[in-house]
Amino acid sequence: MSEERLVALFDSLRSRGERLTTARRALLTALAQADDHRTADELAAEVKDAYPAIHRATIYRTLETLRRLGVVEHSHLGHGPAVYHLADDVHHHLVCEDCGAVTEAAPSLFTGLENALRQEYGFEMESRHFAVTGRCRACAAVASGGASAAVEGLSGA
Amino acid sequence: MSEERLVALFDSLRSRGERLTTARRALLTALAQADDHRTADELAAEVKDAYPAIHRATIYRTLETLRRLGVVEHSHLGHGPAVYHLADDVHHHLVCEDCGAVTEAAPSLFTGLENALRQEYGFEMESRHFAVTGRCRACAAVASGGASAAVEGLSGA
DNA sequence: CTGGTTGCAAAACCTTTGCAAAGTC
DNA sequence: GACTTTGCAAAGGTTTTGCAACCAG
Repeated sequence: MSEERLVALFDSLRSRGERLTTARRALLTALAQADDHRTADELAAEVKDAYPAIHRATIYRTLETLRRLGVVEHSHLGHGPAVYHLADDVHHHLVCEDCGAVTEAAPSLFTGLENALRQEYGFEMESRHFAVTGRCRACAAVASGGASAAVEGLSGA
Repeated sequence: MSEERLVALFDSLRSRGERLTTARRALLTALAQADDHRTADELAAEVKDAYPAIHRATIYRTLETLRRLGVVEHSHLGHGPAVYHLADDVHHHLVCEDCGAVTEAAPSLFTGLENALRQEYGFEMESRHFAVTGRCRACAAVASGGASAAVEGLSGA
């Protein structure tokens, strides 16, 4: 599966006259093998197994190039480093601010908001770039049950 | 601007047995005067006028303390530094990734998504921390118009 | 007085950049 | 061979931390 996906990616770049360098091949391979997202640091470590010479700076520069080419995207899950994934892997992230758990959310849930923002403000929402923060089911239960009155906070002070 | 708002904030902290240090007073004053968000750096600069001794490290530590006390919040409006505001200052922002323009959005537009995430995942979305990135009307028009037609060619995979 | 806070400096952290060497087509 | 990309090192920007002096209550 990932083999064909990779070949398709390589062909796509080649057909656009883009160079297929070692770093690009290695990064795309690592990203295709990863089922979820990877930080630049994690990618550097994984790539280093096969190609020890590839430098962190190259990781960043190559990821940026691949982003410009529309092949790779990155998102911010909160504090900490950005995470990268192939652009065809479309999903949203729900990040719990209490326990850090990351849930993947279906894009369809966001279309209503996207349409509303487009209609109201002409704003084209790039909703996947930043994660949606909040509290996961478990932490929300703890918060509403115990000391901090999270529910009150929603109505403001 | 609102003297009363500040006094109420100070009283709130005092009544909880929290110390009212110079740094906290200065930061709360600066945040109350600011109509919108401030980065830690901007706050450091503004506070420095009245209290030149206050150090950047203190800015960060104090903001974190005030956050834990429920008085201050921060969010990430894009790449770059976080922005801080008083916790009772509730607003949604649409941030254009191309020109950096910030548009305020009606909170009611988000309730649909909030309900959907709660129902689907039990996830309590912190909509106040939800900086929506994308493209404003003007930049969206330019992008679809022609200049960056290359971006459209990302029919990846 | 006493414990929480601050100032300072230094580091941690993630990411970017200048330049020469290397690689790709 | 021409041009892009990489490796290296060093810096960039933001935020955190150890420790001693300091201050509010």
